[in-house]
Amino acid sequence: MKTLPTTSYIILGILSFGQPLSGYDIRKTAKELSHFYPAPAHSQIYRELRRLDEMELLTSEYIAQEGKPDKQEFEITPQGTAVLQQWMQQSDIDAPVRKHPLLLRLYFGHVSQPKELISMLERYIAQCNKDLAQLAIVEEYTENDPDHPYAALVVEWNAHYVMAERTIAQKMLDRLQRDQS
Amino acid sequence: MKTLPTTSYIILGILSFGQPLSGYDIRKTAKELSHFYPAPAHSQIYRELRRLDEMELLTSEYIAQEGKPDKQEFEITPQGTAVLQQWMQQSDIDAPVRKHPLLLRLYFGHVSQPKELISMLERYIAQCNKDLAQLAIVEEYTENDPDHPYAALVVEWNAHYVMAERTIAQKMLDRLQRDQS
DNA sequence: ATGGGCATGTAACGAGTTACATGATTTT
DNA sequence: AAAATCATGTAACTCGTTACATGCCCAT
Repeated sequence: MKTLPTTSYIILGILSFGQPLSGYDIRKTAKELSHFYPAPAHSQIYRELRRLDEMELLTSEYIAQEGKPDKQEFEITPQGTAVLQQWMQQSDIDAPVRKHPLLLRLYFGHVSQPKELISMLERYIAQCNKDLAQLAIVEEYTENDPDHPYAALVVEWNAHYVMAERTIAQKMLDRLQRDQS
Repeated sequence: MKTLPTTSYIILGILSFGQPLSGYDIRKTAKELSHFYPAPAHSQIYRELRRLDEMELLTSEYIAQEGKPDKQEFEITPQGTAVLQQWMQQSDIDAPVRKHPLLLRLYFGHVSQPKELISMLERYIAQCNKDLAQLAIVEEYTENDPDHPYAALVVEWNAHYVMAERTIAQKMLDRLQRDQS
């Protein structure tokens, strides 16, 4: 039995909370996780849903709605839960991967000017601050949410990450500014 | 003029240090950057090199070697440098993206047991410590390297990132252990 | 002598993205 | 009146990975 793509486990994981959800809903939830795992395009979600349906890891129900477009709701099956649990228990979890376009540019800083690099860092710090403000709002919602017991934990982890990024970016910014003058 | 894939800019960036390099060498250097940008497979590197050669963003020279397999060395052209600089100056730099399989599993923690999650975190912390030890070694090499003026900076950034990960992982570990008892 | 590193490349596959497509409702 | 949201799906494309393939040198 070959392993499924991560997108499948994300779908199963999202359905494991018990709520029947449409592909659209799943995509929305996946977007909330994008701070630590990028949300796949909706086309990809629909494709994986079909596959999981064929594998009987989930059930689908067609729902005709008035006033809104029809939708299809998915629920995880016991087999689906088993597959998800197996993935959870996997002993060799892949190391986190980062794609950090700013750091890449910083590494090639010699083809630019310090002034440009400073401006990059400033913009990055501003974005970190925006993200932190947003995370503070989310943090309130996730705390004491009995349906998502580990949500608050990952939100806090994220906030810690973004704060660390801001701190080190500021440090590098200070250094570049010092060197320039 | 449509934008190139990031792999191309990585190649151009690596060649921008001035050393003529083979595809093999480029791949090795790219691996050093994998802490903040995953290194593409060598097959991908060779494919991009062909494209960049056709676009005349680099020159290739065939070198017959004795005692070793023949190789092809690449050098960046002025046009290549121009394209790289344009990419460096791009005002809207994409936000960093993370794929964090551990955090994903933590979020779906309810389908597992606290004991399992604790074990995951312990392994992650151990890996962070290994990475930090490795980074300490690299840090020595990169400091005062006149050929790579910004290398030390990104290594330090990385070390800061891994330390932040270790700290927050430890915090979460403590919390789970407290809740369990 | 066996495994790892050097060096290059092709082939097949899979995952993921963007763009194309439709159409109703709700919000601004 | 226009834009955003709900809702689903296909098609074309690209990037990237893994596996296949070759062959020599060097260290253990």
